[in-house]
Amino acid sequence: MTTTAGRPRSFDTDEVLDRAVDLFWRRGYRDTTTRDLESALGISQSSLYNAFGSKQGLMEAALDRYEKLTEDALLTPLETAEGLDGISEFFEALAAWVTGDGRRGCMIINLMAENGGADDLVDKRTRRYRRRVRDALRDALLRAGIESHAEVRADLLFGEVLGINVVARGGAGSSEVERLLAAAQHLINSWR
Amino acid sequence: MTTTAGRPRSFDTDEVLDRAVDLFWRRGYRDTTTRDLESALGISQSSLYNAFGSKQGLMEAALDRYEKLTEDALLTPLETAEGLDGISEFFEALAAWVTGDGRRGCMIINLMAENGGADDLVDKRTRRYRRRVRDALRDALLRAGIESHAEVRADLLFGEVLGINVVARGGAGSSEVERLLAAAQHLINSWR
DNA sequence: CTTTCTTTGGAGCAAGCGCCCCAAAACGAT
DNA sequence: ATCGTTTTGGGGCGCTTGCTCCAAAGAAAG
Repeated sequence: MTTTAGRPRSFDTDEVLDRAVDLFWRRGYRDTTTRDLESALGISQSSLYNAFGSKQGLMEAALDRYEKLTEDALLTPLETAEGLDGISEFFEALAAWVTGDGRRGCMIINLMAENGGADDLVDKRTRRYRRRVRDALRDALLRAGIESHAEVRADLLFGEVLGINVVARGGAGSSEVERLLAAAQHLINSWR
Repeated sequence: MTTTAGRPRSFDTDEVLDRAVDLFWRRGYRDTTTRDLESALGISQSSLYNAFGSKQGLMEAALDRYEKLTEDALLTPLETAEGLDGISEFFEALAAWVTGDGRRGCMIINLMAENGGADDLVDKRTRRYRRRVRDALRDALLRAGIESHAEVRADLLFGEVLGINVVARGGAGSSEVERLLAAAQHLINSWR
């Protein structure tokens, strides 16, 4: 195990990835050019390609980072939620998540829609993410004492999650998002 | 009123538009190049630009055509449906609509997601379409005798419509679409 | 200091993009 | 047959794309 020599990096990888997440989130993958990244990340294309290999490689790294962000803000709270209140709060957090800043929806779901099944790797990652959210909803229902038709109700809630995302992505302003949020809350309350 | 002279078109506009709809539907707007259109529509780019002005112009014309298609297949049945059965049938027809052929979701909703609020014209058209679907759901509920919380329930159903679309677009195969379909049916049945 | 290794900036490449130009073609009108 | 008008095909233009090449720079190891 020898220490390697060479010129050190002039940037912090995580900071750069945060900015990449921000750009991919708002503009999508295809519409974000390597020149856009160059100026937004503050590093040259040389450094970008040296560090991440390709635009796709950078996107995957950004996706990892995004998943951790969404894990802390949305998934973990949902997976540890007790009662229907926890699920209700998840939807509130979700609505805030997809409308904050210049954001438009969830980066992963946007990516899934943009990809349209073209890239296998994106396909697998988004599929895994979908399953995780759906299962978390089902488990939260079970923990809340909802045992009849828990699977179907989880699918129902999951559909609303996707609906909220696509409406946020479509850019209808937050009013349509709040309508769907209220509808989801109404549904949850009807199960009390 | 004089009759115009000149060389006649060698193609039928509606046939060409049908093929354009098919391409834009499957591949999206951005990923469909004018060369793709040239070979798929069977006409040269010259004819394409002469007839439709631009790629965007062709897309708008294709959008008009698509709206008529979806009107006949989905909207009109929904707008004239009686009872909850009609709404249930709408969802079945929707699920078939977004998974048929090599299709992936609804062309308009895909376009909305792809656009992400960038183009104002697409924004307006998709907003109008969303409202129409949502209002049709509400009216159908009222016609079915569901008068309490009709608005909220329409939003709920509309969220499921969007969810079904985005899952179909994501390309999870038809199994996930059918899960969401079953969930929507379950919801509707719970209102009987 | 010299060597060794990596990173950095800048220029640039091949390919693809939407779109345009223009001569030839194909019709109706005269 | 000749004109006026529109469509058609082919070539090509200017631009952007993701990506690469390479000399210079910067730090650790000897």
